[in-house]
Amino acid sequence: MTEALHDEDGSRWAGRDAGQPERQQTVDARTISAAALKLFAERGYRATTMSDIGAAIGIRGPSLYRHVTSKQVLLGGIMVDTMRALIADQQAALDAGGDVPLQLRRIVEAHVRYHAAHREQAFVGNREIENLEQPYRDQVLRLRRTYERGLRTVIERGCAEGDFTVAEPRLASYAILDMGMGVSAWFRPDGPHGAERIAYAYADYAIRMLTGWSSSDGATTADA
Amino acid sequence: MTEALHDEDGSRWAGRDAGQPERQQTVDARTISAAALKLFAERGYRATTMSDIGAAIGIRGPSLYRHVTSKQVLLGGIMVDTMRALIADQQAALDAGGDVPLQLRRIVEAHVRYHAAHREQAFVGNREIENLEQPYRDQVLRLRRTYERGLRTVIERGCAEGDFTVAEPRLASYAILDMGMGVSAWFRPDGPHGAERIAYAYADYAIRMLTGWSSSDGATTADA
DNA sequence: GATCCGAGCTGACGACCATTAGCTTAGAAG
DNA sequence: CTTCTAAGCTAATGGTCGTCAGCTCGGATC
Repeated sequence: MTEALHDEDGSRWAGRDAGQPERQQTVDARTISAAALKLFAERGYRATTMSDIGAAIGIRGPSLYRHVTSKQVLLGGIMVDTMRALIADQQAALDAGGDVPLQLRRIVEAHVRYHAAHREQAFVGNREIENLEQPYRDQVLRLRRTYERGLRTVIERGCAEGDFTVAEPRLASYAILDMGMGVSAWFRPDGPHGAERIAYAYADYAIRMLTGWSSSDGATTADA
Repeated sequence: MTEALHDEDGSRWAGRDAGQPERQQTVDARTISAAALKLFAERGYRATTMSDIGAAIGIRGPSLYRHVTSKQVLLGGIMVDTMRALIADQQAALDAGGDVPLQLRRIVEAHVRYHAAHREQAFVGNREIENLEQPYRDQVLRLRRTYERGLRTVIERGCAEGDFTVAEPRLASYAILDMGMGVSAWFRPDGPHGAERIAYAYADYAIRMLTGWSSSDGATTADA
């Protein structure tokens, strides 16, 4: 691990002179969760110590326990909240009505927008599932299945009504969900594409892949 | 961590009676790497101990050091090999010639096929980048950029020659790569879709998203 | 001014882990 | 039979980490 340099900040009580992280205005569960999220996203859950999280908001590791019950609860809260937010956005997209292709566009835009605008939540939510312990893990997996079903159902409806032409709606739904999830891995707020542009472009991609003709040549290139 | 149950196997020298994992025929660097790959894929690098890896092939943790130099080198080897294999497959797809849409199909099929057929390698390769230390990390990131460039170049050529109609080739290349990478997260060899079918379907999706018309209604549903 | 309490802090405690050191054995080599 | 060595093993080393205990300070309350 070459990434050390935690600059522990030797100053104690009587000298709030310098020190990089500088205490937050208020230290509460929400502040801690935000700091934890950032660190989980950039180092991973297991590589992040309670001391790291404390340092990020200007207190020591053990002091965190005045506000949160454990590191695992911190992760669980982040992941459950993330799934709930995704599902709420998806539901809002569905509730907005319109024909099936429009609903699909709204769903995909919501999906991608979330993965860009809340890339840390989404990234942690996807990467740390096996570090989540049991009350949480099943809960998150359940929510995840609900979310997947939302998109798949729209695709299936589109196929039934003749708007879409895919042989395997489930496969197509995975493809669309996964390409959106990927955004959380590379998106940067100061990057060349804004979240809104990406969401729009990806919704286009999704509609295209569901509505195109059967592609060019029918032969697989199987040989490996 | 509820997933314990390592069944340490109390038998020592004089009794090769039972014991779950049963020693492999030969214990060499390749066997160890295979066991490590499996465990890294299902638990993550940091959650896997050298003792776990040893147990998987029927020896103790410290004995591994007769064959490999460190856990980190194990991870580095896996990830570098994975990127090299991906690049080799991609290059083979390009070398097969054909027009741009056919090349694209071959590239995407190779990409998806690898992520299905070698899901553990691909999964670890994507998930453990920040656990990779410095000689390896840069090497893998370099290889990854090379790989990305391969697909992007084909898309750009297709746009220039009028085969494809996407505004942002880079964005489209990310979408295609990410949807393929997602396969390594959910694919199961005994699942309902074979790797070959998935590769073919995904190549279709890719071609559709690059060649479709500009989608239905032009308005973004931006409002959040 | 005395008291109280929330919220820091330091210093354990107990567990785990990668890696090293040094012992031992089985089988090859002579 | 003796010797050597590859490849196991156990035990230790040095480190880290989550969490708990107990101390202390500053400000609010009376």
